[in-house]
Amino acid sequence: MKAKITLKDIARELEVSISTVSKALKNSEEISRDTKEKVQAFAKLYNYKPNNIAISLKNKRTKNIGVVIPDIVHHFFTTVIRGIEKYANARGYNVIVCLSEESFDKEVINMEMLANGSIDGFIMSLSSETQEKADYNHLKEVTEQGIPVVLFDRITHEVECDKVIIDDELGAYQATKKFIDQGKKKIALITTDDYLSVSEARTRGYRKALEESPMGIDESLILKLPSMELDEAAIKAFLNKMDPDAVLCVNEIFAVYSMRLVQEKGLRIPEDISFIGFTDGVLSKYANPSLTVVAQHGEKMGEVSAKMLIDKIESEAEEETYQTKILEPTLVIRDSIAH
Amino acid sequence: MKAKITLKDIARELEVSISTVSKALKNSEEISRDTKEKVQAFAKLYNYKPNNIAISLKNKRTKNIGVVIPDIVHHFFTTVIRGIEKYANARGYNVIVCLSEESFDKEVINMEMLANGSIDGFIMSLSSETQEKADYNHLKEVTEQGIPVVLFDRITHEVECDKVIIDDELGAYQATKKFIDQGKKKIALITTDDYLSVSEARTRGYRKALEESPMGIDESLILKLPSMELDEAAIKAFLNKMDPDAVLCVNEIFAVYSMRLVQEKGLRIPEDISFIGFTDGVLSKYANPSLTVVAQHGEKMGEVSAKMLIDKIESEAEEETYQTKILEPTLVIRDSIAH
DNA sequence: AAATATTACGAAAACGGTTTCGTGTTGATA
DNA sequence: TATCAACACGAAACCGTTTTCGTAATATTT
Repeated sequence: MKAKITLKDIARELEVSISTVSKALKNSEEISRDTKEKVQAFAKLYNYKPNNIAISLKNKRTKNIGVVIPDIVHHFFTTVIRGIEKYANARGYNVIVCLSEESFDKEVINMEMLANGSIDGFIMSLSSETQEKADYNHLKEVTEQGIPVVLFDRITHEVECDKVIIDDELGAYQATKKFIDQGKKKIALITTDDYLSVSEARTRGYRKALEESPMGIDESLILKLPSMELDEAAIKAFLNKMDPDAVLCVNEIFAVYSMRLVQEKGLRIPEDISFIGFTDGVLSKYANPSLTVVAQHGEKMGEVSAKMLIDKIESEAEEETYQTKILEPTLVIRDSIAH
Repeated sequence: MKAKITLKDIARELEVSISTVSKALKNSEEISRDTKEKVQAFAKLYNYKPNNIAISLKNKRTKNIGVVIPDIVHHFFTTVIRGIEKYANARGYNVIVCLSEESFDKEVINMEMLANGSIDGFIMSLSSETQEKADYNHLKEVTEQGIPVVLFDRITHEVECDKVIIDDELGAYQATKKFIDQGKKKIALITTDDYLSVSEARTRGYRKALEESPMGIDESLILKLPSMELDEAAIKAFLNKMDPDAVLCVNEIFAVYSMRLVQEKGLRIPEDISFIGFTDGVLSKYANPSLTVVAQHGEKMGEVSAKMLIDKIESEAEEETYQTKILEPTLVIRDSIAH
């Protein structure tokens, strides 16, 4: 086992000072040709690499960014992480991933852990519990310390920071409009409680489209589940009772499960009933029939978030100006609707 | 913006030395009641938290572990990360995730970045390119430096370190056996090239089960794709030509896609043809029909890997003893086979 | 009262780098 | 030959902690 070599080791071996070694390795003008060559050769031979921690301490820059998300076993978050990772890596940053598991406490603990010097900035999406409690003090504390934060997808307007969202309202509006244009008459929505910012926006888009149509809104066609957890019984009862001819779901799983239910009843998709979901995940693509979805472009979102964060980290300026980037969703047409 | 407070700041304000502050905060016996109370009160008031980087430099312990995996948009890896994250977090460690994207070079670069002090140990699964080239020098260098490494799932025996795998051979064996017991006569295998250690093991299990049966092996019933990428045309041609009555696939996607193909031809699942896949992901559960799979227990694997790594990190002993943990897969029976 | 023990604190080194500033040596200039 | 600039390098501070060791000032013992 050969331990890592340090500047001090090189200095001792070559009988020069640590400063000389440091400068020689940076090709400083101050150091003579001879010495530089000697030092660099020695360093290469023993595979010298500067210690990141020491550099971090000196520069007060870690080149790490903290990503705090509710869940990782979820296609959307997964694609966002990939976007963040790719972009951050290209700019020399590493990504520390922490999971809040939808818990407020875990979110707080994770942020506190990372905020003590481990990272240069945060990218995060709020846990449902945080959104429910509407307690954002942990975020405010971090921003007050001057640590940049970018919120994505599940955001709040109570914290001043950069934000990246997709236009969920527009996505739902377009999807609902699609149903209306196809002559659907009983357009249902399966969503969750409004404290989840995304569900709230999607519900708004659904309402807007129907309000603009001659049909108007039938509240009984809206099913609000308490969380993103699949509640099979509730969906089954709802579909049986309401018998819609089109269903918009706030995620893939609600949609795919609903499709199975109506298929078992002998309905044909999309002739008798059509479906549109949110999130362009692996499920939608391989479902039978394949599911039309509002794609959220998670990878793009991750990239944009990472770019905003790193730009802020590396900007000298003390500008206190924050932006909110709104990404446009796209409807990915598949076999669960007529086309 | 109130910046973080340091020991030095507290010392200056309270007109004591830095050492005294440090000791007072640790409740050292050396410091008087009075002073301790004063210091602790002040620290609490200004929300003092020690700087992680400084502590890391001092202790030569970062409390970070590096996870290098080929891909994150992949249910199995995602569950492993979750297992790692949960366990590591409970023991006070953070997880730095790096993606190799199946590229040898990226794997090397990521490891080098992290190996310079950023982490206390690695958990990784090899990229396909690495397995193809069979070049493991980057791993050997790291272990030679005394940095502990745990390999999981996609491993190599050429590197001395701890390993965690599931018994892929056993999983495939059991699945194939199941088909045989159900009286299937043309049992096909859709797999990938043998350089992927998991595919190789699964193919071995398939062969073993058939060799033990009166049927024996029919090489033309084995389709070897070049990678895990879904090659629709190849699978279609294969299924049309061979017309099997049971198919074992090395992943979910091959299986789900194959099921669609045969359904379109009018075959009934599982009566005419049965399917078993690998990886208990979201696809299997919601596919139509739902897919029987060999579950790999990714989360468990992550947990076990993290435990092995952290135990090694924290063990004083310089033992050079490595273990390989073999997890047992389980067959999750769903509607793609008779039951 | 002298010797010793205890208390309560500070100085300084260490972790591994970067960077500013000072200085001895050399060669060129006046 | 005295003066000065250029060259090449080293000393030391600094980043924020922890920890060892030394030491005044008290308290206790003989």
